[in-house]
Amino acid sequence: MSKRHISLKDLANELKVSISTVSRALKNHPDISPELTLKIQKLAADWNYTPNPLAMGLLRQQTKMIGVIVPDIVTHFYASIISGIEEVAKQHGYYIVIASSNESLQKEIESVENLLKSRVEGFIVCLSQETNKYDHFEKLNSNEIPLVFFDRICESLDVPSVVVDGVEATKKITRHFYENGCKRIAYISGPEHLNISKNRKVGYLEGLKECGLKFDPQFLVTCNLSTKDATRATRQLLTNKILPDAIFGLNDTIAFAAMKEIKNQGLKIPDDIALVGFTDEFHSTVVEPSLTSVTHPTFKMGQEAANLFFKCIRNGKGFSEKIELKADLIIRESTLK
Amino acid sequence: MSKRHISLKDLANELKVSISTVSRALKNHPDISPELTLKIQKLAADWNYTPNPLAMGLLRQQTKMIGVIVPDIVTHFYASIISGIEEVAKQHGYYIVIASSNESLQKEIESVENLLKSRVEGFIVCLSQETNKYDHFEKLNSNEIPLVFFDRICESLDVPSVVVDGVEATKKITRHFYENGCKRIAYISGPEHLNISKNRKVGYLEGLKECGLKFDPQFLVTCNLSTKDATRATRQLLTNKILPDAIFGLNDTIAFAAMKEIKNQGLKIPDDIALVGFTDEFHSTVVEPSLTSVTHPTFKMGQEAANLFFKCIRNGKGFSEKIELKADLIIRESTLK
DNA sequence: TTGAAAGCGCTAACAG
DNA sequence: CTGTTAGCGCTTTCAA
Repeated sequence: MSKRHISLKDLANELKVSISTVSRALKNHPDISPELTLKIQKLAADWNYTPNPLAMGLLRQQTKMIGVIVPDIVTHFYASIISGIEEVAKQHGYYIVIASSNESLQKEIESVENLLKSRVEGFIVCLSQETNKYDHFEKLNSNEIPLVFFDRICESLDVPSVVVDGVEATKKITRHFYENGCKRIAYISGPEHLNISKNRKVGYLEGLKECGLKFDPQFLVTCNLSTKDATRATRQLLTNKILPDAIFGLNDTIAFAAMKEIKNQGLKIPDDIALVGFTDEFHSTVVEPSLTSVTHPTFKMGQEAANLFFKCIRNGKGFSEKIELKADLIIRESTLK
Repeated sequence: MSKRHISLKDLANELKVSISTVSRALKNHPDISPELTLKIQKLAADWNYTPNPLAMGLLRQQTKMIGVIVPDIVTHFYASIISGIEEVAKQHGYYIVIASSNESLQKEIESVENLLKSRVEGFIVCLSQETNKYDHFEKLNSNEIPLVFFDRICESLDVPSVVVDGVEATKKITRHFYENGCKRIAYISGPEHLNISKNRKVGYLEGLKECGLKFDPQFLVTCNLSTKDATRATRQLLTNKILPDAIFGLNDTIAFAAMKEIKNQGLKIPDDIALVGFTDEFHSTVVEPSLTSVTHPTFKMGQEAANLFFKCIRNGKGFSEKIELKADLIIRESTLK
């Protein structure tokens, strides 16, 4: 197929020196005479020599590949995180191999297996929504294979992670609603075992308390993270005897599904119901009304996750730094009554 | 770091046979006695042996990596295509390494260089909007390195490609506008050297002719593919002495920027101006009014591109199949006067 | 039926 | 200052 790449041997043959001499010259080893070094480096440059990463990898037993497992790849949220990871990885001369769990535990487990076969050096992972057992990650951990979680993390495992401060952010949301005159604040949450669901619920409850509002169970509904189920959950809220006057959704999918459903029912945002999402910048501004939301620092999250990964490689066993990023509440039309 | 993987040598030592025997047994070579074969395979399974891809790669000189270069990675359009590529690649035991050109020719060239250094076996590429010279791709081609283009292709290079039938799709749009009573149909195009700009312009002009409308140059504006410039282009259309009563935008970015700007100017969609985009499913439905659009078969496009890639590897030099996918016009609120 | 040896591209310890 | 050699994990002649 492609024309063979130049090897050290090619250079050595051409210059009638040994391979090791060439190897040394190319890394400016002091043992080699300046003239020879120069001559070799010139030829290497002319012939466009680049070291064969396969050979290096075999020698050092490292593939320079990081396995990245995300619930899906086509959402802006993950795409943006991935691009943050990618940027840092590239700086370190690493590649990322992306696998999508499709929100399925089974596929997540398979992805770990497959990536392991490919000899990735470690993993950066956001759990699937189904993931409620962690054997596949515990195995990595006990084999000292670097593992970093982001966003949806496994709390029972002491590994590095990057998350957003969901408690604080959700408190802010609740207060913001309250300050805009909302009294019946509803929350559409996700699967209960996920840290993001739990944290945001805590913030929701604390926020209510701070505002002197009583928690009403009928204003807390949960759904899995599909558009369909989010629509169902919204509908459920809207069939309450007492309608909520504010809703916030756990993530993009939920927020936009809720928006559509509220409109479908002929209700006005924000006049009838104010709406807040946990989303990214882009989507929040393109919808109408534009969506007040906690915008995730997605790109940064990806960068930090990758940074943790490399720290993990350097520091080895037991490293488990946790990073919590602040998320800003950006106020747009959907809450301005 | 991670616990060493099992090698053939480990198995051989354990069973007191030679490495080559183990190697043969694992691939059911008839030379090895059935009993030995079974014994070896059992141990391999027990010890969870998996061949080292680095070693195989070095031996066969293949990395099983495909370089994928896209203008950006966070757009749903590309993310979806990438996931189509990924699916097919995985079936063939290949990985994809994604590089983003960020719409910059310079970065595109660098990406080719870097991926080449990583010894990717070939490329699947969507040109950056700046790309108007093709040396970096011609070099690949003349070195017989597999190369496939999708969406934005290089027409002067005879390599396989997947595109959407832009002429046909744009004709449909124009006719659809006309049938809905629009007479002053405007088109916001992209950089003139891109095939997608050119094709869609052809369809636009032909469509006008078929409808018996005269082409008015003031209704054709171009922009680079940034939101900012798309906004400027829209504004330009809206300051014409004669306002258009229909606009279509080359792609997502343009369509949504146009939508925002039209609304900003206090004009109603579709009553004052009907709007159509070339976009994907998701975005078109989330905005208000929902956007009539030509929806790209993105996932399919990715799959086809990857299929072409593997055909290219099999067939070698000279293979240059071109695939043209049909895109459907999906009618939504933004054109229903 | 099995083993020994060479080689893929590279580095590094050891000799000269 | 430079060359020789062994070895990373694997396949594949060639020998036995």
